[in-house]
Amino acid sequence: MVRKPASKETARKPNMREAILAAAEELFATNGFNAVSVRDIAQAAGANPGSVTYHFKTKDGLLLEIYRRHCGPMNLRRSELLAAAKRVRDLRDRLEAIVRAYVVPAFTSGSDLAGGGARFTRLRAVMSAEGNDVARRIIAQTFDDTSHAFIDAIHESLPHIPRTDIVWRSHFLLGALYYSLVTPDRVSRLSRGEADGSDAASAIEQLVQATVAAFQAPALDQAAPVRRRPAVPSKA
Amino acid sequence: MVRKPASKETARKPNMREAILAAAEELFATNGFNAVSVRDIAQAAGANPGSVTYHFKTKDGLLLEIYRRHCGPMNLRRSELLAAAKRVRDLRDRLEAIVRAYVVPAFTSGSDLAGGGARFTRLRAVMSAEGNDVARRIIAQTFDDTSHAFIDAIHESLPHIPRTDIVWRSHFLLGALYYSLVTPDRVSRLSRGEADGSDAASAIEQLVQATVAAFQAPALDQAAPVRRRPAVPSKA
DNA sequence: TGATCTTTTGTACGATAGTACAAATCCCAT
DNA sequence: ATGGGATTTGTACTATCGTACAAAAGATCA
Repeated sequence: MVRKPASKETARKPNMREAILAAAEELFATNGFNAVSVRDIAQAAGANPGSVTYHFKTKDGLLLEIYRRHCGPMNLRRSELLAAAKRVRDLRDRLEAIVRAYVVPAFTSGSDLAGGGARFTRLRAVMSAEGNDVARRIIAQTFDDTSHAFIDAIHESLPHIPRTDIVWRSHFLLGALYYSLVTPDRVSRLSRGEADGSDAASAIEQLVQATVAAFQAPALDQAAPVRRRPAVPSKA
Repeated sequence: MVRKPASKETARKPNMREAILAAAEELFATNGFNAVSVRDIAQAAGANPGSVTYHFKTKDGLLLEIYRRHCGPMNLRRSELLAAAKRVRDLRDRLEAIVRAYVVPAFTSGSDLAGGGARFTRLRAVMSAEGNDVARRIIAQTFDDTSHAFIDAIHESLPHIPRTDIVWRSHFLLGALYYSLVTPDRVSRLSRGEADGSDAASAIEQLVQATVAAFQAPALDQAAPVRRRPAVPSKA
């Protein structure tokens, strides 16, 4: 029952289980679920393929455990930040704080795990794109509560915007967030090297700034009738 | 050389090749590249597995052909709409027209192919998330030009915003666009049925409205120094 | 030290993957 | 109608997949 000294962090494989989890997380997040084989994961972790089966039974079980590892801490941190944000007096500042509370834990570590939450968030993005069943189940039962809490909080600081619009815009926020983690190189490329898409701090600030403005946009109902539809040629 | 009468559209399989392309597009877009087997595609198209090899040589070749089919028409349509948008006098209207020119072809058909461009855009989103190599190559050489054209156009109608910020925000736009096509059900769910995430018209209007506001947000450089950083508890 | 439990290794099995290829079939111009 | 290219079918091959399982190795405590 006594833990070994854990030496430093230099210990190569203090825990094979953790090594496998980390390797799987990285590989899944960059290549998707189906493109990565159990053997790939084992090799990246310096483990034996059979060892993966021993610790996680199935490949799905491995993915499930990755989610279990992160969901709790990340949502906890989000709750803390959200609670703090709701106490901000100024309405504009509060909105920004809420958005930040949503975004920051997704980029930085939502837990004590090395590599930070960015990798896990990217993994979620990829699983979502692939329509992964395990992920879908977990998301619906774990993240929807959090999402509702944020949507409600945002709605409170923007009472004149219909909830429907808030939902759409928060959906866009998550999409933008995901995509920033999936292909950060595209930002670097399109900015011709002037911006670094992999810089979390920049991504966060840009995302928060843009999103706050998006939330503050006038509601669709009241905006539409006033403005004329901009010219769009009929399609062939 | 004479085309057959094509009867109506009721002709079951006027062209096996097209049927395979359509089936592959649908399956790839919903399940990702690796999760779908050539046999799955053949079955969905009512074809023989060998027929896929005959028409497209390899699975990669099939994906490549899907891209070839859509990229041209979609980018052409975007160019047309962008050109029209640039002629809009009012600056705010012009920005909206530009954004619309970017968004609309991604949702509606960018070509004469059935099912519309939404399916292809969703496919691009999924391939991007999976880090698919074939897709990566095509995107870099086909879509970057278009993206630059849009970024430049937007920059012209928002000269006071640094190009870097425009790049980030257009990146967010694409992420939001992708995500809306990947998991439209999430919108329906979070809005408790009040919104229909799969309704292209709603998605477009919401996305355009939100994005225009995001582009119009003050630049980061000038915004940051004025505002205090909202309270964010130090992390554990 | 020796017994017992945990973890790792090595290997094997059935299923399915992508692709190749020959035979069968279809289609149209002659 | 018929010859010949285009297409479709059926099948087979090899590689790799996820997973199971027995044996080896390591750890723990009386």
